[in-house]
Amino acid sequence: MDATEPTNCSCFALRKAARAVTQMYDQALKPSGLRATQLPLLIAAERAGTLGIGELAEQLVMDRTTLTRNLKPLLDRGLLESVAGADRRRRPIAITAQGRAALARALPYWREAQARMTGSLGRARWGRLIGDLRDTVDLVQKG
Amino acid sequence: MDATEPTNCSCFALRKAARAVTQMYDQALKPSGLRATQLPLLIAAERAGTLGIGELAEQLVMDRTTLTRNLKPLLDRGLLESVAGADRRRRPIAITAQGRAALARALPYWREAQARMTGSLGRARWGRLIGDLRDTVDLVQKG
DNA sequence: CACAAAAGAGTGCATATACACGTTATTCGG
DNA sequence: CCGAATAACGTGTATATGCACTCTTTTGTG
Repeated sequence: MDATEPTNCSCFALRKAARAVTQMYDQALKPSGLRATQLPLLIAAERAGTLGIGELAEQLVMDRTTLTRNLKPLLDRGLLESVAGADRRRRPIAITAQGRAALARALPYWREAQARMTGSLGRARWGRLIGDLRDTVDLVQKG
Repeated sequence: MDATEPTNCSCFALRKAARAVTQMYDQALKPSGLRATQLPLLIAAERAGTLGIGELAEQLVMDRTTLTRNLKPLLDRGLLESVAGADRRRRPIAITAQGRAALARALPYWREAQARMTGSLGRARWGRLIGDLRDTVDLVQKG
């Protein structure tokens, strides 16, 4: 594996895999009416309680403005809501009852897709991959 | 590492890493005027000679229509061209002299980004990650 | 040859991504 | 207290992604 060969671009390999896996998850999640990209937003909103857009974006390793647009469909559908606080600059995001229900309905389909991933790669290799991806994010963020 | 825990979603982990790495590559490639997503298109066009949109898309593990849109900025800038053949349904894509020149100018910056990746992870772990990503694509594609 | 079937590719729509820039609200120094 | 600096967020623009649909051209069949 020659790392100096342009056809072995790490960025392209990551994006390619992300495309393929996203399509598989989207297919599995289809009956739930949610996309693979939306599940993490609901989950993060549920866990975080009320977090500002910026803080939420940092957690998700996502540009703040990207998160704003990605939240829109979920806000429009009433799965998330923008709550008001003391500091009126902030627009904390909270999950709604509808959001919790949609998330609960989607989870079985998500488990199906996730099981297909772990089953295909094998649990050990899957864990290794996830660990390598996490380290990649950490290292790239640092410098 | 609990694979049934929704916060450990493979799809999210992949997309998150793709975001972080793409930003790093885009930053490094900035002086070249090319994006991290455009380099693979130029490289594929150079290697493939004249390939139809569909065939090119299959090689890149990318939706045919996505490729059409991604090609547009490069066609507009004259780095790629759409050549005519016998079968007028096909719109084969070829790299131009300008495209080769732009690619050549960008490669040093790409090598810099790629070196940062391999350096951060270490060569062994980098090779392991790339291999795991390739296998992931293959397995997800199969079914 | 005429015509239906199939192949190749583009477009409309919706979402995903992020940089540059603008807006509003809070904080802080004098 | 007032104005400058800062913080938090949205918007304009451009590209990235893919599904459903449409269009054009070729192929295959009688």
